[in-house]
Amino acid sequence: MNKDQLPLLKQEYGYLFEDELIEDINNNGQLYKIPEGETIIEYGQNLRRIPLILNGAIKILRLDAMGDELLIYYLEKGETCTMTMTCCMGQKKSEIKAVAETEVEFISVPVEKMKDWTKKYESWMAFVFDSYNNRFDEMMQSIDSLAFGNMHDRLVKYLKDQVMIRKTTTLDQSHQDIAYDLHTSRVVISRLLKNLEREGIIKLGRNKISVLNF
Amino acid sequence: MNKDQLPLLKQEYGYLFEDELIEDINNNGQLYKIPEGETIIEYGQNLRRIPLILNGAIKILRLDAMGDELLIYYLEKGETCTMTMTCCMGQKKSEIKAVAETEVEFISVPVEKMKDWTKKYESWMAFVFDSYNNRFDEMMQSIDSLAFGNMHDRLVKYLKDQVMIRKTTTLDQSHQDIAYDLHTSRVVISRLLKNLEREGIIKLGRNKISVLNF
DNA sequence: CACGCTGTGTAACCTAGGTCACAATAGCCT
DNA sequence: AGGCTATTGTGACCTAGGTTACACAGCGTG
Repeated sequence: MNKDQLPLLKQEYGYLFEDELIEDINNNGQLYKIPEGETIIEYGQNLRRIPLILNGAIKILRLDAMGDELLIYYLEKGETCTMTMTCCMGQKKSEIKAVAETEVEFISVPVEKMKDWTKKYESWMAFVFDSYNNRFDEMMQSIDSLAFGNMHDRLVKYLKDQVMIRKTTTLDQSHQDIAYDLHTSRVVISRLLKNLEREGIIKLGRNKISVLNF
Repeated sequence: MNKDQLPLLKQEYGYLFEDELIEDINNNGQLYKIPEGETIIEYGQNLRRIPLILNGAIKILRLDAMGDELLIYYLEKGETCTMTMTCCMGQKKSEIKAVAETEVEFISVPVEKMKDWTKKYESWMAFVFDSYNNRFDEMMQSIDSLAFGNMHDRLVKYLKDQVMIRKTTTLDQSHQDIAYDLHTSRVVISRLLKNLEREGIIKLGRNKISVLNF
């Protein structure tokens, strides 16, 4: 098992971490391969391990005050979940849910190591702070688009993100799925998608959206 | 100078940090006292110091894509600015602006110390991660209220926050000031405030809002 | 005091987006 | 084929909130 993950680790994290740290991760980490759509972390779960994404994408959701689910951000290769880190450090239960947006591979390492490495490796400390930085940026962008954004722009951004994450221009979500992620009603999404089709930006089919150009 | 700040430090951070760390902060930190309304950090500024708030409150703003200013959160005593931390660690220029919301006192410590302390003191590392956690929570709440919130609720929350931060139920902001913070137009705020007055929740005067009950 | 400035109240209007209702279509399964 | 369900398209309607425009208060200053 550890044999298999080493080359992957080197490939995705080698430019960030020194060999010694890669070794350390390899020896303490466990490889996971999760199929699309499967839930990785549930609300209230106890977390003792931090994930390092190797490939694929994970969707991070949060329950809001009214019990609605809220898409926070996506994680991709070379990234880790800061929510999980703070959770672990604070010994709290998970306030988020994580779902495999596509098939995803990651290595999880125990929290205790996380503290040790922060002290031992500057590159790890930098990685951690960098992760926080990136998450802040993403959340800031969410706030931006919510504060100013009209639905049209948010939808376009959503489609762009999906194309990026799924690495295909043919998406197979239903309008309802999208409405759910963007917290609006299906009717609104159908309306806006139709407009985008008229503008020649996408092509609609049943359970299929082909993104033509951005 | 270092004599003056030590008791304050002990008082606000003694429950978090061991004496040795308090000493360390005292020896390396510099005390600032900023009057209300003054800008503490400007966009694009180079940051080499982290603030530890002793009393008062700081408002953190961010410039968005369209060049609009966006209120992110407030900092109060016992807190520090994570945006500044990530900025410092990443050697980037500031992406935020900080303004004294009330008169505020804080101690600033140089970034280099920050790295040392993270390695040396568990309590400091915990403090840093905790700060990130709290910021995430605040931002999450912002996202929540933007995603679902009607203006009415956001306004009520805003007034609550102001009462909390300014420690008075008589606020002296103009409707325009509030509109600015909530990214809407003055007319809308006037409208909603009038409603709140009719509901008996507040009492309006010129440059004055008395919060009666929540 | 008259002038101007800032803050406030309100009316009239517009638009994006949420809601309801229903028709049309495309897969399915038996 | 016939029936069932999920998905999509659309028309009609409603509401919150944004916009414009204007009246009118206070209040300081020359």
